[in-house]
Amino acid sequence: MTERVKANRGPAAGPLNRASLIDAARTVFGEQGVDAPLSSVAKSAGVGQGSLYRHFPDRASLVFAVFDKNMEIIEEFAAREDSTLREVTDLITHHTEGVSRMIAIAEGDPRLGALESRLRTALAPKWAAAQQDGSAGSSASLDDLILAIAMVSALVSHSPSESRHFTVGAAWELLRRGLGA
Amino acid sequence: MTERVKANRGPAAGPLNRASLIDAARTVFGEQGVDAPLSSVAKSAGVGQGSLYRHFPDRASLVFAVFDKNMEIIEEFAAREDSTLREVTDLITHHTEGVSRMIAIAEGDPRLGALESRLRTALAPKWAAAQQDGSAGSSASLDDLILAIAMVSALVSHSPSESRHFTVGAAWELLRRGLGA
Amino acid sequence: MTERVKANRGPAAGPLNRASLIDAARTVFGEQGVDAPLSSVAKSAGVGQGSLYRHFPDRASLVFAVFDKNMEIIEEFAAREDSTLREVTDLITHHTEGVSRMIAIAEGDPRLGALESRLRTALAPKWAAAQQDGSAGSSASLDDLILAIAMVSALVSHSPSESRHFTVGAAWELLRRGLGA
Amino acid sequence: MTERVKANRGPAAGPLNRASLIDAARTVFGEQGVDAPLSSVAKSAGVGQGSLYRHFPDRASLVFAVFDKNMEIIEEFAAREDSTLREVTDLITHHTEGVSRMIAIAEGDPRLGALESRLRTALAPKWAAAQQDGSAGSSASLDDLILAIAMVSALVSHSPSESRHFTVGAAWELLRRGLGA
DNA sequence: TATGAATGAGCCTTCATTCAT
DNA sequence: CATGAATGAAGGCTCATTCAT
Repeated sequence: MTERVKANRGPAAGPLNRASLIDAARTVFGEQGVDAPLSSVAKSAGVGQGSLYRHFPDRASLVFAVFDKNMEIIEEFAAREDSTLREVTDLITHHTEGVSRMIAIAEGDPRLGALESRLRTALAPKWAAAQQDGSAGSSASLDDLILAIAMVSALVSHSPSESRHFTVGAAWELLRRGLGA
Repeated sequence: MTERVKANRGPAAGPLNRASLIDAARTVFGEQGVDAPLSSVAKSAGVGQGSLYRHFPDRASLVFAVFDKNMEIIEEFAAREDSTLREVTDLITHHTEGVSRMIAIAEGDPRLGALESRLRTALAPKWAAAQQDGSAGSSASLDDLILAIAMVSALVSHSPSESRHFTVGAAWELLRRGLGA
Repeated sequence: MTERVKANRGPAAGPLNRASLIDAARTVFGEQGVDAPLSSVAKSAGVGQGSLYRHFPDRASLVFAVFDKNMEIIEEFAAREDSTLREVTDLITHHTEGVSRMIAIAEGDPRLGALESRLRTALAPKWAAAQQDGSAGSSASLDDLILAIAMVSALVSHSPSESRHFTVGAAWELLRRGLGA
Repeated sequence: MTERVKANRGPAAGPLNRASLIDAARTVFGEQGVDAPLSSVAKSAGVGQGSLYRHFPDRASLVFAVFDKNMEIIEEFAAREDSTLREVTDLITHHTEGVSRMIAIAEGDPRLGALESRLRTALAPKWAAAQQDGSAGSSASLDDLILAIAMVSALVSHSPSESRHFTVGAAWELLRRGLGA
């Protein structure tokens, strides 16, 4: 009677599954968009459908988990003494593909606000420094920076992949002129 | 024989149906996004599924029809002597909800390029005038303006409807600083 | 007010349309099978859908019309003094693609019997002659010949087109041994 | 909570469902032809649409499953010492309704060739024996037998059900004369 | 009477979600 | 607690058929 169904690995597998799911979601959502079938995520994570639902009762939860993880990376980098504002925003751009689409999915979800707060907190010191050294203009605010990030992110999520890099570059150049004025 | 479910209004209804479909699509796509079920569009237009497919063999065709109509309005307004660049871009903002999402759907479709050309042509004179009178800076180009429009459009398509108006205002203010520098 | 809808050619066009439809049906059914959309037939005939329905109230009627025409060709050829039984059956084979599939569609239709009668009548003299000269065996009957034709026709209607020619050849060879014994 | 519409019988139902589907397909395809709506099959099997698609991703897979099962029956019977060639071919005739139509659907599918191989293998010993005892003629080959089977199968798939039995009998008689000559 | 657009039923297919094991 | 099959609602699309002009 050797169980032949992938061996229920027991409770211990819980956290591990959770992590696999988030990783898989990052990949799958990145490739197919945030609307990708959840079954793809489960399969790619090597996890049963049911487990996916246990950990993430709805699509938004899963997406938020992905962004949580991204946010950690951002916070960590922003916390470093030697990182510049520009480097941080660049990093953000690379980690927010699909954010804006998700915003539509999670419209009104309080977790969205929480995420924004964390972003704001992470950016605040860098922004202050930038205003000090003059690379950011006095007429612009941290809100403007957040807005700029949102715009680039939205733009990215709909740009054809080939032109994406170029488009994003041009967009930031334009926005930085606005922020720096 | 009064059991008719819906009375075939005959071929004469053709052009009317087409118009209804475009109108319905504008509304439905505006409310639910460009991925909304086509059946909703048909129902909302009071038209059979088959008719929808006759007029617009695929989703992209329908979306393009909507944008064609929007573009006409834009072109017409931009052609007026007394309209300012700012007014034109404001109008565009109100008529491009969902453009960016559509770009994803119609990626690589030649009609997309045609649409951009029309936009560029419509804006060119106003842009030139703006550079003349100094409201647009010499370091920015028409391409930058188009890019700005794309960003706002992308932003709009994902903003929660309540905050949309405010967000867009802030976005344009920031972008105009960039364009005017 | 010059009518711009293909100019209703009036009653005179009736018979002409009928003929076009039969021709188109022959082509379309030959290419796409007897289940091809009727709209294809109408379009290919350059005739409105309504006219198709006026002339042929259902698919079977149209199919029968095609076979009527085929039968005429067969009858004519079989009536010639110098045509051999073998030549006639070969001709039949070339004109019955799809017959058997149609039989399923028109199952129980009396016109089916009528068609068989005509075939029988057309073949009778040739068959008698074949029995005379010994190329047909005395243990076989005209019914057997008809049956053989039906089998080949059924076989043809399902053979992949490349191998069809070869398969049919082998089939007739086998059947002729049975008929000639 | 007794409002359950159908009670999810759980994964254990899997193999059972598969079997039900094949059985249902046998019946439904037999009655309505291999083009019958797959939804009928699902309903008749008492199984959800989704399960049907899980087990058989396309129509051909389902049809092949049916023929696989039929083939097993044929192989088993042909393997018996005491079964005669004639009995085997009769059995085949009863188990190949619709084969030929399927050939059209699965044209070019490698599984088709595999099926023919199995048939050939199953028949070979009986055919050899028939040639030994003289009931099969030396001018005919196993290929001819296979061809004969194909013809009868094609014929069957289009014969009105009432006359089918008689027609098939006559067909085999004719073909056996050809094979035995 | 011919035309061809309109209609809608119906099939195919995909996925979110549930639940027996 | 994990698994993965089962379920069925929902959307896409295609025709057969009708009917105003």
